[in-house]
Amino acid sequence: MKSKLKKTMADTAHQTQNRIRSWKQDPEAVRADILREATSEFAKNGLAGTRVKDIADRIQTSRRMIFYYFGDKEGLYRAVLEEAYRSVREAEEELNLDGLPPLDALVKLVEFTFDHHRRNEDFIRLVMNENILNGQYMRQSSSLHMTNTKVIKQLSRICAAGEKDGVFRAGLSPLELHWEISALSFFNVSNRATFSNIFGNDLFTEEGQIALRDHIVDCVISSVRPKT
Amino acid sequence: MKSKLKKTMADTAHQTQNRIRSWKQDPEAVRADILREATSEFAKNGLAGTRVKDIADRIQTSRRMIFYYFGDKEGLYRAVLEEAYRSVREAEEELNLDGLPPLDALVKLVEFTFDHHRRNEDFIRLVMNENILNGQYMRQSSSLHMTNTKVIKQLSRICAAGEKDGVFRAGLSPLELHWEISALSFFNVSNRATFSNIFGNDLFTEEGQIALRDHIVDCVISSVRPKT
DNA sequence: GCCATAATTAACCGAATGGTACAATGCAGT
DNA sequence: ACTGCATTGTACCATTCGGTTAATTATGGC
Repeated sequence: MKSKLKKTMADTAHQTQNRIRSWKQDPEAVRADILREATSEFAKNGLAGTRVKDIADRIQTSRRMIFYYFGDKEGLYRAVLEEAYRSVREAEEELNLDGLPPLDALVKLVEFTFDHHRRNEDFIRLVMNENILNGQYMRQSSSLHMTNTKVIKQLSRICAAGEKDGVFRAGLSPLELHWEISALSFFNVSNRATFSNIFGNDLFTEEGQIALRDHIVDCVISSVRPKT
Repeated sequence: MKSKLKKTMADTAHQTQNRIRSWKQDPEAVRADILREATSEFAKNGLAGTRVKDIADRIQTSRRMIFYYFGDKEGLYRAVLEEAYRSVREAEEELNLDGLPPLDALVKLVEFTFDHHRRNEDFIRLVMNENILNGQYMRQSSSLHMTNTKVIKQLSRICAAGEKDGVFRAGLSPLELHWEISALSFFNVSNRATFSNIFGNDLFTEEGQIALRDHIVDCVISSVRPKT
């Protein structure tokens, strides 16, 4: 889309956009650049810790443009948050568990969540920051109100099927189960710094992470199996 | 200690100290006041989000005193962090699992950790913030280098005993087990805001929390039992 | 009482920061 | 080429914030 811009070849840098020399109008690219770099900065430093200047400096634009497109720093933060959640939700849509037996589906879901969190540290850090702010900004954002019930629905189906097959215990709470999976996957990224400072880095090497992933799969599976 | 100060009765406010009227020297109380309020502020707003002025305003002292006692903002933050960890470690010392059979010991440990995290939200938030800062300040602090291996040792004993009794599976990793317990207990506090925004508040009511606690005890126990 | 020192106050400072006013420039339609 | 609007550049501003200087007051030892 926006193919009307004739791409000048001197696409100097890593930037996605192609506004060069004196200057060329390319608002969408500017907006996208700002959003991308703002995501990175807010993830790194939090809302209060981020300098608007730093965001502008990293791309070929001025502070002025940031305020032009996003109003103020908080507006930018909200936009970053919305985009981050949107992008994650999009990734989650990709996961297809249809047709899998309950146990396999659950294993796949846990592994997916664990890996996905690991690969998206920026998102985790944004969420950490938003929690420090008591979730006040995501609460303001209407696009985040449509509660992400898809995972819950998936888990409900899995639980029901598993219970019917007798491989899961009865009376499981899909919400609690999701909470449990989230907690283990999230903490792995969010608390790596302090945990490894105190207890060493063993769990965070590549092998450590594989073992940990197996461990939490094991843990979740054990918790849904019928009591012996 | 420091009983030399004659306590004047007009102890006006909530403050622990008793420096009144014009002014009376009571450095230890001032230091303690600063530390207490700084803990609260840093926990609420993070390092970058906290204003030194706000800390000073909440107690009967000036910004100048904060710099006098703690050098700079980061020095204060470090002091807060050290004290917070010290205090938590102290609380952990209270937990006595001696003489309990392995399963009971583990249940008690999990319940203790869950409750303890719940009761110390400020500490959790400090740790969250420190993780956003990649643990750089705790790494600077020598008092946090003495790795808190006590929990690991306890868990090792419990695991060994449980395995010997045949109530635990063989080859458990105490470190992974601790990680698991921490993750579930920590996430419960750290991510309450975002989680309840998206999935509702059910898990965070008093009943919800009790159920959740039972759930994670269950989860941990299931994960250590011999495979069926 | 005197004196060195520790604790506290008051005033001040430079730099950084979020944000804005306004002019200049590109662009699309006619 | 003209016009109207969107976009970008430049310069500026008020305030906030971390931190400091220097004077002032208490305290404890003699």
